Amino acid sequence: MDQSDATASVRGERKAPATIYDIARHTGFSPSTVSRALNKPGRLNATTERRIRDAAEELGYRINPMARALPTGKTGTLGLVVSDITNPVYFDLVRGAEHIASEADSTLIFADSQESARLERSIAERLQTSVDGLLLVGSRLGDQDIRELSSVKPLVVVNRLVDGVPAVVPDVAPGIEAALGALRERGHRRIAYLAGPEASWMNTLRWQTLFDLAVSWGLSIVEIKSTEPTRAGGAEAFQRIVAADVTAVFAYNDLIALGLLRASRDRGVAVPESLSIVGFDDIFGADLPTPALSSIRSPLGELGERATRRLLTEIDGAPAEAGAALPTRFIDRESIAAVRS
Amino acid sequence: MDQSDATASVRGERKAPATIYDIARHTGFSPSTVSRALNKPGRLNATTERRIRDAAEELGYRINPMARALPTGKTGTLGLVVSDITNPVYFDLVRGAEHIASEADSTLIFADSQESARLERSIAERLQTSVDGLLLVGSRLGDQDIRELSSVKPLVVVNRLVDGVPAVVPDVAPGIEAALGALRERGHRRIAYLAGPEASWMNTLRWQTLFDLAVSWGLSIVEIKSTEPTRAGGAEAFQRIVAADVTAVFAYNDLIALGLLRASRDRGVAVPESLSIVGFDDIFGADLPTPALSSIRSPLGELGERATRRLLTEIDGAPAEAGAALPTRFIDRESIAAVRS
DNA sequence: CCTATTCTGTCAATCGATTGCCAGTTTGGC
DNA sequence: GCCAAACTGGCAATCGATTGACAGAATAGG
Repeated sequence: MDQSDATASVRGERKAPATIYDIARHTGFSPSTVSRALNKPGRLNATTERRIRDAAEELGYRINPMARALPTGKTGTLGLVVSDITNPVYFDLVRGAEHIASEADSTLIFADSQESARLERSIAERLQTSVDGLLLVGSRLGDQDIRELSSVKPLVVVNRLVDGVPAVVPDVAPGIEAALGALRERGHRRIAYLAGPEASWMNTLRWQTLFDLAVSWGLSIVEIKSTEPTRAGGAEAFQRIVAADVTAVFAYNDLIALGLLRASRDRGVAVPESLSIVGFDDIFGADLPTPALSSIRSPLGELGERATRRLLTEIDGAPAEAGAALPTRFIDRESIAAVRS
Repeated sequence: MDQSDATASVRGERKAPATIYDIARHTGFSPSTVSRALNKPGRLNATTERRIRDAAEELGYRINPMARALPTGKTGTLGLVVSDITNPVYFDLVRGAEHIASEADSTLIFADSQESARLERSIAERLQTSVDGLLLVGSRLGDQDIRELSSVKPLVVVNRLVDGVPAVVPDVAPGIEAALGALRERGHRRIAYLAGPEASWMNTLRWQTLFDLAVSWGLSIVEIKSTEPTRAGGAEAFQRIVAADVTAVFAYNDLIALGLLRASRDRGVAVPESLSIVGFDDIFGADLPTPALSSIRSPLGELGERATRRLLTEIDGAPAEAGAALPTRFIDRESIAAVRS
């Protein structure tokens, strides 16, 4: 129900917020002095500063970020563009980014490109006019597009590498190695990779890493396409998985893995007895189904923190300091098992 | 790994974005004419307008929202404050809000109060200086706080009712009635409500509605406290639920329900055979466990759309038009069953 | 052909803050 | 005591856009 109390609606009589001019008038100092009292501690006589600060407090003064942005060129705002806000993967990443941003007194603006490169580009462009820098997570854009955006304002890409653009990516090898090792120990020899979007850099990184490792271990491996990186996409791929005659499958992400898991159960293929499944990201809910999904987890929170910190230094024009690697980890739950003899 | 290509870093040589002054110089018209050409179609000679628009295009002109905000007082931005960004409930709501906002050419700023009223208030205040209006979802603030915020700038609350403040809430009755009806049919007579945060208005609405209905149907019902509205909180409440000797429980939200479901399974209490569980919100993942969780779903997407539209009209100072009710719906999956004789 | 409109484009003030430069006042060193 | 250095605070320009008022030009009506 849509409720609104017509009687008491406060609309109309909102009083304009206090400005430094109000404080100036109120204290008898000039606006520039007020500005200094508020932003350059120590620049003025201590008593003056005190008086002005008190007046500001009293008048409920809040700085107008827009007005400040004009002369300084700094908006105190960071933009975060993700491909799909509906994907639980981004939880921790967002949290991490938020955390660092608020530490630095910046606000985070959030946008969703709905898995569309065209939309992503236009959103990023619009956002760029109002932020100090941009975080692009799992971008579907071409390298050239990203480089162009990066030439306009500071930008950091996450889960992606682009020549000449600052980036933060996890090290996928440890997690993949652990998972593939667990599978090999349990007798698996024929493995499939259920792929994600072709435009996803992370998809090809995962596939490539898995492929190289499997080959070097003498395992056979195939890539199987999926229609979309969602539960529906995973379910849809079920038939192609069984047709491929493999005993284990890595899915590009947990959403796909979850869809496949469910489809398998529904069609009478036992997981993990007849088919082992490993996802990526260890999203919220991965541990919910029976069997609980085994997954390769990225340190998303740290990724978000790291990327944001990187963006902040980029904005300050400071040199980037390399950080330690951010390794992925294999969370082994119940969706893998030994091959039946 | 933290990657950055030192060689190609574009930093430093970013060229300043084009302004209306650049366009003015480039076309020989005055800045005010440029402004009019871009914002008041028809106000100028068609040829002039064309020439200016072309030049703008050519120079890659993007309006500076900060600069515009100063004289107009409109930032073209809406703020959305949720209590916990990590709660999947907000997905659809955010999507809905985003959808309407982008239709209206506004950007959505997103903030998270981490379930803390203090933080929520300070975040809201900070945000208010840079947005045209605020959306408060599931606010933990007191009525008075909300009214004060509302007196500064347009504000709409979602999932909450506050005297004198525009609000959008779903109608919880239909879903609760359907769920309780299903339970009654299956022989349940002793029901528990596993409560959410006391500061949550929606919590008391759900409890109250459930309570009244149960009483009027002659069912016995108890409220059981939980420590926090998360899976951990639900698990933690398990013992108190069994001690209460009920055959069915409604949980304040799906997170709690999921936690309880898991705890029950782990401690050997069969769901739904020995205990029926109903959640609220039907979040992502509710259908994942075995048994899949039955849940009462709010039309969150529409809620978000409605609230955003309402905020937009509030900003324009237009009168609010009442909309149709937004009924909840009972999604019956596998977590309820008949009482064992 | 003359006046009354309607068009077009420019001027200049304004939004709220920041900041380089300057001048008057203190303070300090010797 | 005298001069230099350090403090304090104000002036005025600036950031990029918007907009009311106005003037000259074009058009219309009779």
